[in-house]
Amino acid sequence: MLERTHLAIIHEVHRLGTLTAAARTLNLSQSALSHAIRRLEQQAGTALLYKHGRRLRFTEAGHYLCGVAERLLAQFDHAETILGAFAAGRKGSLRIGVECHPCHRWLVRVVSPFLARWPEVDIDIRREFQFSGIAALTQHDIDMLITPDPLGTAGLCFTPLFGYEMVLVISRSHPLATQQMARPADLTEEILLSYPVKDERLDILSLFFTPAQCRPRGHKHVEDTEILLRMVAAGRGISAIPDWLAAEYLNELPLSTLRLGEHGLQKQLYIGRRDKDRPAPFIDCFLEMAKDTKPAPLQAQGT
Amino acid sequence: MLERTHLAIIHEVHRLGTLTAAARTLNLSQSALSHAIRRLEQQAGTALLYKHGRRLRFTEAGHYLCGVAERLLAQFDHAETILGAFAAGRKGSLRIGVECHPCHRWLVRVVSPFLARWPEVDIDIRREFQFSGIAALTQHDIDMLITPDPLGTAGLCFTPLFGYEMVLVISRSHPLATQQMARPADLTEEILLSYPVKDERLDILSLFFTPAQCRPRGHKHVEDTEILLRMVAAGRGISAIPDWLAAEYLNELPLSTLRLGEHGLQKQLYIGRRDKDRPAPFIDCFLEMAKDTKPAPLQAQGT
DNA sequence: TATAATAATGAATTCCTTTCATAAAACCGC
DNA sequence: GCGGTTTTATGAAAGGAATTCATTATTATA
Repeated sequence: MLERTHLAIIHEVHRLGTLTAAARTLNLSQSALSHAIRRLEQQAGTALLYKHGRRLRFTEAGHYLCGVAERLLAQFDHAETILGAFAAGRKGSLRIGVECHPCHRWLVRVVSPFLARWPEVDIDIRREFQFSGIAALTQHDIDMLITPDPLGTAGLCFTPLFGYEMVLVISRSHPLATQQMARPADLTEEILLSYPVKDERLDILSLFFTPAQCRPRGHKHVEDTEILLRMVAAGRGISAIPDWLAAEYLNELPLSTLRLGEHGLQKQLYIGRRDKDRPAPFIDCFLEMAKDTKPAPLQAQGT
Repeated sequence: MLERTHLAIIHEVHRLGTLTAAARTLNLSQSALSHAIRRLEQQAGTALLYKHGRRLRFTEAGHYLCGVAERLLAQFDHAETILGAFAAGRKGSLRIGVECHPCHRWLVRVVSPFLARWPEVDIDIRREFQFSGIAALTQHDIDMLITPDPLGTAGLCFTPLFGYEMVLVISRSHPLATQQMARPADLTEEILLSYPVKDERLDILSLFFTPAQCRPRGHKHVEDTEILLRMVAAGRGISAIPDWLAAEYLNELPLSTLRLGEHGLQKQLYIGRRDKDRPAPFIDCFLEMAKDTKPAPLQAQGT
């Protein structure tokens, strides 16, 4: 069977002209090369080299193999280089799951400098999961999960990123706009606008309305933050978003923000990863960069 | 060091999903694969597989290697197939040297059916040699030599192909045209036209004029047979060519042929090759086909 | 929960590669 | 032409790496 060593031998013999010289560069004895070539020739059933004077020349088959060697050895070398990059943790890919819908903009502020610093690392951001973000993380579908709900699961560890408050956004012309705070009962006639996620993952439902045993009059899904807030500004509904996201739009749109309940709806964003993994260095780096990137101040930008 | 076996293991594990199955198809024990992968991982410094349930999954580096394996293994397989073709003697190349200038046309009649029969054999015909045809053959610059002058050299063997006679061609309006035979002394006022080869390789000089210690009045080189003979027909000179080549042009051009000297200038064409080589079967076949292809009858064709 | 399937591990063994020592061949300079 | 040098070839011995065996550990399945 043709092996890499055979190719290396053929190649060096071709390059240097003699077995002896090739043996030197390969850190083998001349005898070893001679035997190796002999074996290969017997297996292949054809001569590869023949003596010409006291040197060696390539038969046609040998010349052919020489070409093969040149191509394949280069590919082996390249593969080992890449493998080295994997080992050194320079190369890899980071699949980040995001369970916090409005976090996208914050995330791009982390990702951009990260990509510049780790040019061989590919980043993939996923928002939809087959089952749950936690499961995706456990099953190696993603390598990191950004979530406000760090379900304690064996084999995962969560690092807090920053705290924030979910605030109610309403039109500035809304009767409640002058208030500091809203109670669930105040909002039973409103239409709730939210990102398209399951009800149980909407904090305003699970932590605000449901404990008070009431619901808004209606509930509509809107994918895009800008559109959602424009609808709110137009008095078509109310919504709950992180305070730092709201801050970004307050100058742009006629919106008011209110605290949800007495103490507000305090949340914390976490970044989770598998703790069994020997983490690639770029994963740790991403974590650090994420921790250092606070959500505010966000300049108003067109979305 | 990354070896072909590693690639084969990675590939089969990927294809079949389990070590056990891969071990079966590779005729190795499960343990062997496990150890091999472990070793490779240690050398590479990065994990390639990790347990997922009771099966194995590929890490990123593993996935990368998997792709490498697919590409490289295919190239190895292909190389071995080609090597097999070399071994079976189906593939190769035949570099044929020709020292007999006018033989070209005869040669193509041998080559054409040969190429059809040995589709994987490439033929290269060489007419110019650094030193001599014999030397080129000895030094493996060519694999066969077609020559009328089989210099006995160690390591070479010559097989006779066919005999022929070098005849003098002159214009049909030449005063000698009615003669059967010409002597050197008759031609001392003529211009000799010949192919552009060294004087010592021109039989009409070395075997006709020189022994009689005389020379033609002039000597000009002409590359192309047709042009050479048209010049002869136009009375611009005389030439000596094989009888079978002259026969081809007698109907076309106003030419006469005369015997050179009493008994004519008898020649024999030989095909030479190295006898140390284990001859590829197609070389023997070429020899047979060459022996079976007689020079006459040649139909007149435009050259 | 017992059972089957699979991977991991350590020690022993086997087999292949390499080396050593030497022969054989060929070139070089005198 | 003849030693001296350079190079390849070869056979036996040594060395080492890959493989197997026997067993454990883990996980899925019935």
